[in-house]
This record gives sequence, structure tokens and C-alpha cells, in this order.
Amino acid sequence: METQRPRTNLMAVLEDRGYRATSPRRAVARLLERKQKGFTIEDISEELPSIGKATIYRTIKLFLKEGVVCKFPLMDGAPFYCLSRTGHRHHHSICVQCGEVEEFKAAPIEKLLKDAGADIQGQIVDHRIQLYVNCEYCPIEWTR
Amino acid sequence: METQRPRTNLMAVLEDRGYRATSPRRAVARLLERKQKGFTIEDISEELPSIGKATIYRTIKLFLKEGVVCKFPLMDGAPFYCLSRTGHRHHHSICVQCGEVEEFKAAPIEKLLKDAGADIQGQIVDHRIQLYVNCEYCPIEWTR
DNA sequence: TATTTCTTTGATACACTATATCACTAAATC
DNA sequence: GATTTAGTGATATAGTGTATCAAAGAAATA
Repeated sequence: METQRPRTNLMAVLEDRGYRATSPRRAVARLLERKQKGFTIEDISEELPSIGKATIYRTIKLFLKEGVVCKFPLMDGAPFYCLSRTGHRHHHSICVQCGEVEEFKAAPIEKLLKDAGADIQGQIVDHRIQLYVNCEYCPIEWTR
Repeated sequence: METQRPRTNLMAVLEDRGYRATSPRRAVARLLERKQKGFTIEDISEELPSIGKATIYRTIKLFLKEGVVCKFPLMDGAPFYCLSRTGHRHHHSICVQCGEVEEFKAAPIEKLLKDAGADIQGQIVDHRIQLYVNCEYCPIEWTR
């Protein structure tokens, strides 16, 4: 049996990859593991004021490289991060009100777009999809 | 009959919207109208060195607001711009080698994702799709 | 066309996200 | 415990973009 949201042991990932287990990394890892929603670097930095910002950036970037954290733009382009729960290729739906992030998988993009009748020239190398949503727990705001 | 790539009269768009026809704006408009590919702010600034950078940013932002220019991130997140040829809702495929940008339309995202079997929670408010491709005129590089 | 009004410009300072540098610290290894 | 080497924090710097504000110049009016 598995919980609905399996959480990676972030520190273990780094140690497995040969990185050192330092206390700043442990602190960031612990904090991220408790995150239920997406976050900004500023969020992390404010919650761990004793850790240098450069280290926050470096540590998040490390997690990003190791595939346990994802980065994507909000609607206004501002960078936003979240824990990757599956590790597999996926996309994100971000609640524009509360910052909750859900992962979703879709058919391979080529098939998806072909089925949709899109006419793509050339060979697809990579792709990005972001969905901005009102999550099921947030009242819908029609101000946009 | 229409050419394959109808080009907007950018200056006319601004004048129709009540903005003043200044010479920096005319210069940017003329330059953009000749662009066959995507571009960065730096590109424009280098090609129009006598125009202040703030004005370049302001003018591109104006075109963005009026819907005749699009902005999106490259694979590394760097901002990239292109002329909008259709004006309608669409997505972009960007050649990772030459910067050529093609617009494509797809079925409404809800249908597209539903057909693909994606399980989306909540109400979709907005979405972004970027395809990174090798365009038909660029040799495929397998270095990635 | 001269005058007035009000938008726009360019220079500059600043904000924000992120990386580079480098002396110092602290893990891991010997 | 000493040595080696990776990592840290402070700071400077880079890149993208906006705020400010005096000066310039469109457009409107007389």
C-alpha cells in the first residue's frame, strides 16, 4: 500500500548521487518534504533565514537537476517550483489562487497534437505544457 | 488572395488604439515587420542602437498588449518574442537551432487533454504550450 | 503657425532572479 | 586527528525588465 502522495527522501537522493550531506541541504530537504504546494525561492529563503540565498539557489538547482523538483513559470512568467512526486515525465496544473500544483500525464505530445489536428512542421525535440486552474478547494474568481 | 504570411501593419495598430506615432515606434515597427524569425529584446536593441533600451522594452510591451507580438520562454527559460501572424489564440513551435517560430492551433485544451486521458482537477483558467523543434530546414542535431 | 497640452523618450537608478568568485568551513576519507 | 576536497556565505555581477523624471516632441487648439 502506498500513500496518495508518496514523498521522496530528498537527502537520500543527493547522497545516492554522491553529494555531501550538509546541514543546509538537510534543512532545505526537510522543508521541501513538508511542502504541500508550490513555492518560490523567496518562500524557502524566508523560512530558512539563516541559510545564505546562494545556497538556497544552489540546493534547489541540485534537486532540479536530480529530477526531484520541478520549475515552471506562473501566468505572469514568475518562476515557481514544486516537488516532483512521480519522477516521470509529466506536466503541471497550478492553482492560480492557492499555488497548489497537480501533476498530470498525457499521451505523448506528438500523438496528442496529431489527434487534435494540429499541423506541426519539423521534428519535436521537447515540449512544455502548463495549465493554470482554479483547484477544487478554491472558490472561482471571475476577476480575470 | 493572401500571402502565406500576412503581416500586420504594426504602426497602424498603435495609431488605431490611440497611441502616438513617434519615430522610435515607427523604427521598431518597421524592423519587426521584416522579421522572419523570433527575436530577443537584445536583437532589436542591437539593430536600433540609437533607440534607448527602455523605449525598446516599452514598445515591445505595447505590441504585446495589443496582441501583435507574442512572448514565450525558450527551453532554458530565456524570453523570446515573435510577431503574431494570426492574432487568434494559438501556440508556438520554436526551432531550437534557427529560432524560426511557427504558430499552430489545436483543439480547445480541455478536449485535447480529455481525449488524451489526462486527469485534470479543477477548472482550467488558462494554459501555455511550447513545442521545441528542429524545423524542416535545419539539420537534426542529436547533441541534446 | 504659434501656443499649449500631454504623451513619449532616454538616461539612470532600481528591482528581481540567478550565477560567479573566493576566502573560509566542514564533510568525508585517510 | 590530519588531510583532502566539496560546500557555504558574503558579495559582486549578469540579465531581464520597470520606475523615475527632466527634456523632447506629437497632437490639439487658438
